[in-house]
Parts: sequence; C-alpha cells; structure tokens
Amino acid sequence: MTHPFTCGLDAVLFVMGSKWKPLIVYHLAHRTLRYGELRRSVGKVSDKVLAQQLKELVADGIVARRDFRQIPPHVEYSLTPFGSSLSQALTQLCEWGTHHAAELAEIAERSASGTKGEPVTSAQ
Amino acid sequence: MTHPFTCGLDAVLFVMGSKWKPLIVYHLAHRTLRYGELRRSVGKVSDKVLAQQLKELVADGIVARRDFRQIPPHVEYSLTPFGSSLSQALTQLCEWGTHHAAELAEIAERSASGTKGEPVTSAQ
DNA sequence: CGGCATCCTAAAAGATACTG
DNA sequence: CAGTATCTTTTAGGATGCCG
Repeated sequence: MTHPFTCGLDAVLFVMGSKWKPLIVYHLAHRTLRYGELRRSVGKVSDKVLAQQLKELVADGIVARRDFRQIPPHVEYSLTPFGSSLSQALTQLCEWGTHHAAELAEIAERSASGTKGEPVTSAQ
Repeated sequence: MTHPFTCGLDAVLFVMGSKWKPLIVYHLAHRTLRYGELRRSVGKVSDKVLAQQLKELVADGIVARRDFRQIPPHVEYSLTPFGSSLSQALTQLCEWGTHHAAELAEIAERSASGTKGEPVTSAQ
C-alpha cells in the first residue's frame, strides 16, 4: 500500500491534482507573494479555494508560509526547496503549452462549442 | 477571448486536466494498445470514464484511434505526433515524481490520516 | 470486444458573509 | 488583510446494463 502510485506521474498528480495548484506553484516560482498578490496573480479563484489549496501545499512541504503576525495581517508565501524542484519539473510542460498555445486554443474553442450539446463524435 | 490561458500551464491543464489522461498518455507512450489492454494498464478505471477521456484525447488530436471494424471489435490506440511531444513534456514531471516517490508517499499517508478531521469515509 | 446510455455519489470549486 | 464558515453549484468519476 501506500504508494499506490503506478508511476511517477500519479505521484505528482497526488499533490498537484487540483485546478489551481499548478498555477499557484507557477506564480510562486517567480517570487514570494503575499496572499492578496497571489490571489490576483492566479486569476479568478475564490478565497476559500485558494486558502484551502495553499494550506494543502504548505502541509505537503511545497509551499512555505510566513506570517508576520501583524495587524493588519501580512502573510507571505514562497516555494520550499522541494516546491522549487517541482516547479522546475513543470517547466518543460509549461513550455510545451506555450509552444503549442495556438493548437491548444483551437482545441479549446472546438470543445467549447460542442462539449455538451453535441458530443464530439469523432466519426473519424 | 478564448485562450484565457495565463500561461502555458493552464493550456496544458486544459487538455490534461483530468484524473486519467496523463496516465493514458503515459501508457500509450510505450506502445500502441488495444482498448482492453489500455484499461488494464491504467488500472482501476471504469469503461465510461476511459472511453470518454479517450474520445476527448482523440478529439484533441493527442491520441489516434484505429478501428479494424471487425467482429469481435478490435480497436487500437496510439499517440499522434502531437501526443507524443506532449508525452515527452511529461517526462520531466514523471521523473520528478519517481525521484521523490518516497516523500510523496509520506505526504499521501499524512494527508490520508489527518487532513480534515477524519478521512474520507469511503469504504471503497 | 469495445463501446455508449443512464443513473448515482463524492469531491471540487465557487459565492457570500463574517471575523481576528 | 488574510483568512474561516457555510451553503450551493458543478464536475468528475464510477456501477451497471445494453448493443453492434
């Protein structure tokens, strides 16, 4: 048991398998950010979700949280060395996405127009 | 509009952002597989989910489907060149996961035992 | 054998309101 | 400012059964 991981990939997915985590790591890879900055960077994410995923990332040793214990609050997030190595492993994937952004955008549009109403029925 | 991609990463997540797709791509990276082989390789995945994700991957130009049009059916899946390049971009991440499998397994155990208050009561 | 249709559950995500 | 609590919505995933 317990690493039910069939390959390194689902091991990764275990810690990164949620909508915003890769983005969080990506943004923190550039620099340390305060909570509010991070929220704005990541985009349209709610406090609940961001705080929750952040907490998990901290628990998983990927993100470090530094609380200045002030009023008003001041909390900074950054990557741990472990998280940093992860962010580097993401680089290749990120570059692939950037490189194929055009194709991916087309794909996105295509599935956006026919996802529910019409299954993609690739008659092939 | 429509590539609301803030970086290459969510572009990738758009096509790979589901539980089994990375694994499917991973297994097909080794060799062409028949539907049944793939299902067994991937692990505990239902037909509905596998077929669905496979269809999306085909629609997205990542996986190629070859139907021999026979009875009994014989269908083979393989990566397209596009999918192949994606699988290579996943390599680094996969290696990271493999390399850190031990830490990740610990993390998995920890979150399994004490994440919220009590574990996911999934008797499974 | 390789699916697809239906139904169902669990988990993720989101909106909103409120607090130290 | 940085969250937490609560509720609702959305989505993914799974079990089963049928059909070509």
